[in-house]
Amino acid sequence: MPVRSATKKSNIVRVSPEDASAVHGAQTLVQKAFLAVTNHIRVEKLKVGDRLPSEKSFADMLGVSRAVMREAFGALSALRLIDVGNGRVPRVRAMDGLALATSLDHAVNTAQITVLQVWDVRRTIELRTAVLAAEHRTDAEAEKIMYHAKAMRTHRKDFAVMAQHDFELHHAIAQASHNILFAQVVSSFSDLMTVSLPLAWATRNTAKERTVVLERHEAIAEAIANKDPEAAMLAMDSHFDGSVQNLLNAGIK
Amino acid sequence: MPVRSATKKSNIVRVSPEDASAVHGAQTLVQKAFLAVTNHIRVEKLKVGDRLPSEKSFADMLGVSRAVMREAFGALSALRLIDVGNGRVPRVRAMDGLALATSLDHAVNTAQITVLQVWDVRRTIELRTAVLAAEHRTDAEAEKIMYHAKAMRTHRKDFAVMAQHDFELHHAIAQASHNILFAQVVSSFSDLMTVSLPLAWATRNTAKERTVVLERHEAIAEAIANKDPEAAMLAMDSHFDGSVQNLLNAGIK
DNA sequence: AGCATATAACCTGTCATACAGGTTTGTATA
DNA sequence: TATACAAACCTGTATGACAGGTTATATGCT
Repeated sequence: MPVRSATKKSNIVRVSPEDASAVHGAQTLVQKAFLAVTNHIRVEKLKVGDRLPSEKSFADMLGVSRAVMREAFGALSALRLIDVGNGRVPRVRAMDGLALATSLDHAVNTAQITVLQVWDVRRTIELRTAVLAAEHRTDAEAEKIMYHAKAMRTHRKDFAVMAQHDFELHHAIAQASHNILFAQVVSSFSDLMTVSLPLAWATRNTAKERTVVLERHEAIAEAIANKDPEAAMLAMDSHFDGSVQNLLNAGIK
Repeated sequence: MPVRSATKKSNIVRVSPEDASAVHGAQTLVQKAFLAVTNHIRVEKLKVGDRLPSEKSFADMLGVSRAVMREAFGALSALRLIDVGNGRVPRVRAMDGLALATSLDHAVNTAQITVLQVWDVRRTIELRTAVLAAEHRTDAEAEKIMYHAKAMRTHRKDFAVMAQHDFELHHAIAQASHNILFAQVVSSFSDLMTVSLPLAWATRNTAKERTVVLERHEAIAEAIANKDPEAAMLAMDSHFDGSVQNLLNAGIK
């Protein structure tokens, strides 16, 4: 659905794999409708929560059937650009990590990328979010991060609860970066974490090994509380060293 | 469309903004159909290019109308998970950066994030791809990178051509990282580059300023050719320092 | 047997119509 | 002013029909 719009197809060629619609010919009406909506959002300078015209209104304006418009809205919704629901007016949606999460999940399932490759990207991102959090966190954010780190230790006998705090710790750090793009990217890893975390945890056979994991999380929180970007980065890096090792031990590629 | 599937809704709660369908109730048939397709891909262990059942087949199997299935396929296509087209059988698609690019474009247009924030994420990613390229590049890849860097200088009087090589240089570096997720993420920045590159370039008023830009690109290529990860990272960092400054000079936030 | 062509089967894209059911807005009343 | 109800609006689903492109199979020729 997302296609290269005519207005953007300057002599600068996009450096991604060839676009299927370019290879196979004209844009479908659905694709055109999709662009009409995104153009509307841009031209009207709409913000999150602002109303959009309904399916029917757009269909009338564009001279297409309602079915075409529905499909365009469906695609926009799939990409989380708009929010639609039975009986409700369509609105501009806040970005969330779900589109990227879905892509990642699919890419891993179809053997395009490995979990370890995702983890390399994840490490790259999260080292940076740790640094930014140490530089930009509010006191409340630092406390929240520390709370989740300690809660992991408190609940280490209950994997599900501990894992929840693990998630929330990473998320809180990304939020404390004060760049929501980082936060959404980090959020997009959570599906894969849901699958790999239990496997990795199962490879930590001794209380000592498990304690090291907890200590690493606490060290990250400590560095952020201390506003020490360097320490935060090193602590997060150590955490990922361990995490990747556990994945390898679990046979995850 | 992408929704939390029932099988994944363990007691581990996803740490992203609340899912609209969870707030508003049951999944639509389209959402269910979407998941049926993604499940099919996973269970059958399909790979890129493998055939999928047609709209009609899925509709029959799932007991839904073809219209529902069309919408589900449309959503899957929007996210680049499958490839569909008039007369052709549906197939599993290779990930490309287009879904993420669309998200980024939308987020910037709706003032959710700023171009500078995207550039911070971009810098984070591209410092890492420079390092990986220095470590993992093939000779052919190193030559390609150098070719594009030199071509930028050769064509500095023709902005469009120079910018094309600029794009391709960044893309080639990401490809040389040998982690396609990095490559796709880098690819997803190209739309925003299309818009911001001319603006930034226009702020470089003297031949000297423009030469510095070219030298920075060449320095990156040199470091990668020399298999020097540290130099590659520093060179890319300098490049971004200049790039961000140019954006600021251009009044881009 | 190999190649070219025609045909059949298959597939997506679009439109129109109808109905179900939920949400939001406007109006009337206490 | 607050509440209740009705009207208007909106999405979700189904069905049937037609247009037109792609792919697989059958047939004919060398």
